[in-house]
Amino acid sequence: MRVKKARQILKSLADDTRLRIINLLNKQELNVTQLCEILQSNQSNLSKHLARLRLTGVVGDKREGLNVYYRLIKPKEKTHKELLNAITVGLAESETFKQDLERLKEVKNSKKDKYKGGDKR
Amino acid sequence: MRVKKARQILKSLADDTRLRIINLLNKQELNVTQLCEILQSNQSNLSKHLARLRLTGVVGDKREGLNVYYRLIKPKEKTHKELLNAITVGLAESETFKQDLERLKEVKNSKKDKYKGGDKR
DNA sequence: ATACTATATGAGCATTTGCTCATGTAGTTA
DNA sequence: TAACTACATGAGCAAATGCTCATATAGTAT
Repeated sequence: MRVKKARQILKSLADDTRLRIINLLNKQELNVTQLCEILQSNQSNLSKHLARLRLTGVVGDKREGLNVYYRLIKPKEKTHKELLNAITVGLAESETFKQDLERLKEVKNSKKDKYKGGDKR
Repeated sequence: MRVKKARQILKSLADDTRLRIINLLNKQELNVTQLCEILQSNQSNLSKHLARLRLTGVVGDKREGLNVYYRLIKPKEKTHKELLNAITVGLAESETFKQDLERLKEVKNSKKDKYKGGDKR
């Protein structure tokens, strides 16, 4: 892990909203609208957080029709991998972040995409 | 690891100067003056960085006469431990941070405390 | 006591960060 | 084509951050 990179990754992780995003993406990939519903935040805000995570290589995205799905990127470097692993495991144990995972289930069950392709996975 | 705590720790780690401090303290405890020499920064700046690391429980301090020695605190929680371990190992592999360790050696060899107790370790 | 050294902390400032509101862009449906 | 949905991004602002300079505090030596 190069150093500048290390600090950038750490900074991109050191925010509540982005930690919550990572916690969710650790379970499955999600699009911006779904994240908005789960995190009860607005699209602009989350888009910017996602952009930041994308720039530091923590998440990747792929467009499918209107939706852009974000996912955690599997780190190649051992250090980066251990760092991310420590964080995701640590978060999963916390109450607030468990609640987000509950909301993730709800959103998955209730929500249908209106456009071509229907409900993703 | 509680969540608020997690973010605070991450924020306290997400800074170049503080990463360099952690890299050094990972080798041995050091006082502020020594850190100033190694990092070529001023006392006020480093004191504040150290205060921040102390508040988040990443480092501990003990006064010995005029000097205050800082050390890394051994994390009790598994997650916190893995996080810190990933970081310290990652840093040690980087060129910039290796240079700091070189300077640490120099300072250790050249420097004598002027006051009671003499050179610490 | 005074003078000195090591560290902590307040004030001020420029930069960064996180948010909201508004607008721009990409893709879909009709 | 126009209308619509999903997402990205610029502008503006308040708060946090990191730095420097100056001052305060704690301990030592005389």
